[in-house]
Amino acid sequence: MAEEARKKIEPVRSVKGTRDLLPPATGLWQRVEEESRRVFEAYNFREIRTPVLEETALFRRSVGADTDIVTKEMYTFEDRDHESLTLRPEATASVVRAYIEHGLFNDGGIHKLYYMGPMFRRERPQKGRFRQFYQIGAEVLGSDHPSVDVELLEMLALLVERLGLGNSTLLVNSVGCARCRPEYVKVLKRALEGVKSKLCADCQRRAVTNPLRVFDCKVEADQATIAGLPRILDYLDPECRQHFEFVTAGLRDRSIAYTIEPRLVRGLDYYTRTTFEMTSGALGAQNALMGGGRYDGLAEMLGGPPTPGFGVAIGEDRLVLAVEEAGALRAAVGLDAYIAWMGDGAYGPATKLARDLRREGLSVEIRRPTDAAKLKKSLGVASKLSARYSIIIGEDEVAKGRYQVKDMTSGQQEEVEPARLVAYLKVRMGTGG
RNA sequence: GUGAGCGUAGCUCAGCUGGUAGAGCGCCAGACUGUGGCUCUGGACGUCGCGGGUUCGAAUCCCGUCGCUCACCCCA
Repeated sequence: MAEEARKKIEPVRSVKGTRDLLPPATGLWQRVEEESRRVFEAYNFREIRTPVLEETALFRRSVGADTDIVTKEMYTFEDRDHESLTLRPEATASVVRAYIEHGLFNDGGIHKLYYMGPMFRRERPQKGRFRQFYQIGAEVLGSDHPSVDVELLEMLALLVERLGLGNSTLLVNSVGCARCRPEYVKVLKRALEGVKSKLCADCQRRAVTNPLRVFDCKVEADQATIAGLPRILDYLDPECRQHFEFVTAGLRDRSIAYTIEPRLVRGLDYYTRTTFEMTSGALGAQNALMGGGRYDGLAEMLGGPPTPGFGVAIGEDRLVLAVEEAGALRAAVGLDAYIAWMGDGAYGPATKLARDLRREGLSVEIRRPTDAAKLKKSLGVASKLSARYSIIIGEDEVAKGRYQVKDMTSGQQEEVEPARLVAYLKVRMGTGG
């Protein structure tokens, strides 16, 4: 009765667009995160952790009230006290909020912060795009100098190199500032009026609602027309132009390959001047590995003191995808030792050995009793777990005071006294890797 | 939000124009009662996503529904 009833229960599954990351895949994620931390810390970035939940207003004011993210992609709900809360769709706004909230501007100088964690956007999932996705980001607050931009781009180039992603392309552009961009948008709108009839339906719509977006069009037939549109780089004011030239010169100076992409227009309202994106060929339609730019007006938009900023958001899901594709990074695998024991008399010594090895930081597995006839089974388990060594402890070994240590790669076996075992294994672990 | 493709064993998939399911891998056991990876033999495992319809008969055809995937949109 109860059995039959149970069969009908639909198992609960993960929510659409969210996923479980299981071992061994998580090993690769850990490697990517480790490498990121190492590189960031080398550039003197320090970690900041902000809440996943924020007041909705934060994103409306920063990301932009009529961007796609805010109008249709946020997970927003009313809390019990009627406050509107949102699961963060990105983290730059949170970092700047924290910067203001804790008065970090009071100690002068610049702040270099990095973060990693889940973000949420309610989009239709596809390759490299999820409703809960992970970003690794870095932000520099407090300097409007273009050397900041160059340094961060240099850091990203190093990260990409460390991850074995040689085939990435860096695209850079400038979207001007609050003074010169509106001028350009006017010019662009006028130009679009003239050629509107030649463009696809989507572009005709964009020409009115968000002219900069026309540059994202992928319709082949539109490309010639789009190529003929005025470019923002030709409309930058002198300060913005100088800033951009400093950045590109800095990249050349460091031999960092880049392509100027006048069509690169970031989708968030807060960007000013430098914008960039790094793409990877291995990703499908969602090929942006990371993107970012300068946001000199953001702190003010959030009610803080004028504070220039520059940052990047890396799509970790995509980064991991690309790293898998490239195959250059291997996750740490396997087990250092498997303890195959048999016979009641071996139980005590075997568990004690396991404890000692584990206290030394070795990765050790020990399982239920196996009867002496099934040693082969234990070794089979050791093999399946990719153990580097198996330690065989039967009653013979206990009596003799020496355990059998089997190197699972070579098949070689040696007798080792329990007291020497930790040292024996540590020496071999150290050199073997 | 829109479009397309796909849902068959734990996994990857086969199953032609309808005759009530198969392979490989994995798993378990044995060959080999103290030595893994190889080989051989045997074994367990399926509401053919779900609901309805057509039919003597549906994994197969039709409708609906749910899910997944990819693409558009947009972005990381």
